[in-house]
Amino acid sequence: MLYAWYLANARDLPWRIGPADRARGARPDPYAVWLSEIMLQQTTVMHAAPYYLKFIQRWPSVSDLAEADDADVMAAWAGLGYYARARNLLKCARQVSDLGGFPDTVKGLKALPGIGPYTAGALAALAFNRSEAAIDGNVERVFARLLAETTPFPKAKSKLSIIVSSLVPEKTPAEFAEGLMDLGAMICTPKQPNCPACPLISLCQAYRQGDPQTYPVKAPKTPKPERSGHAFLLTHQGHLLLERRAQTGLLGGMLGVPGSTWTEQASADCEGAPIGADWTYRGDVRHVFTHFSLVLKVWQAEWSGQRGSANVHGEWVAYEDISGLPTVFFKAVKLLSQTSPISER
DNA sequence: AACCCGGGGCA
DNA sequence: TGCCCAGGGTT
Repeated sequence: MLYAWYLANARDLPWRIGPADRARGARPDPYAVWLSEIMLQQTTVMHAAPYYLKFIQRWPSVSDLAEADDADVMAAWAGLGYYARARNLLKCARQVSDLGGFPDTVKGLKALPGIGPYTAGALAALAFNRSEAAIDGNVERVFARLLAETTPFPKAKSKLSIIVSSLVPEKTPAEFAEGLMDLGAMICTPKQPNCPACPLISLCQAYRQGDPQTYPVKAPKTPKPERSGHAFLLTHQGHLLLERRAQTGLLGGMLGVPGSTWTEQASADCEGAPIGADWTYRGDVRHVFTHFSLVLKVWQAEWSGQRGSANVHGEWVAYEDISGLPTVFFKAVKLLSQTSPISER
């Protein structure tokens, strides 16, 4: 049932090969599958697709990516979020390049940076046609509904994983994986599932109960704390001071604007400024991270010293060359464009 | 097992 | 504007 639906309804995505070609034995480029799967972790197809096309054009093979400069890759990733993925992407590309290619088993794949149980299963099934399950959020939702699973997630994960793994077909694991993911993305959606169009409707216990959208059941979530801090836009003749953040921690390895630490209690005005200067308040920026929401007070000053001076550390970037900033800093820099034009991310 | 990591879509 | 979504790494 799922297989026939997949053949007729499979999404045509840039990193895929079509069901007809796959049935003839064609396999996608493991590099393309890997790149897409890393980008699709916590990210929608719609949002990841332009990034995928940009990456695959700029770095067409895993060895091209392995030889890329870290800063170029981080900048190209800017806006996708979860920047540890970009750091692991590079690490992984370099390991795979040294190995001479991707491992073709779940065990070998899972040993690589940035590849966990889901991505390992997806790559093994999609690129190497191994009989492995690729259990992502879509698949979990589909099965939580099929079985009307009342155990709240994430506790139900291991139980579902055993069931899904036992159902993977020997000959067509890729079609099974992509079929379930497409079903979850197109029909068995989180909010308003289109049950009448579902090929599995006769098997679905949640549908029989009349309340499919109440699954999967989730554990209650903890409230997000508030944090605040200051960001400093130090300008000098059409240039802005930016700094490379530490490799680990929040927004690690990304370019950012100087600032105070972000704390739960408001700090004094201009605390953490890169230099003493005549700072002008330019407004607030609000941004919500996974585990806290942030209010950033943005200050600006025109520097009177020389750009090459050792008094400040960081890099001076001309307004028109500013790119590769995480969204929170992009929002802050945008406050500057009220007086001077900054267009590109 | 619990916690650390963004950002976009949608009501 | 607030809520929802959701893999991997680290400890």
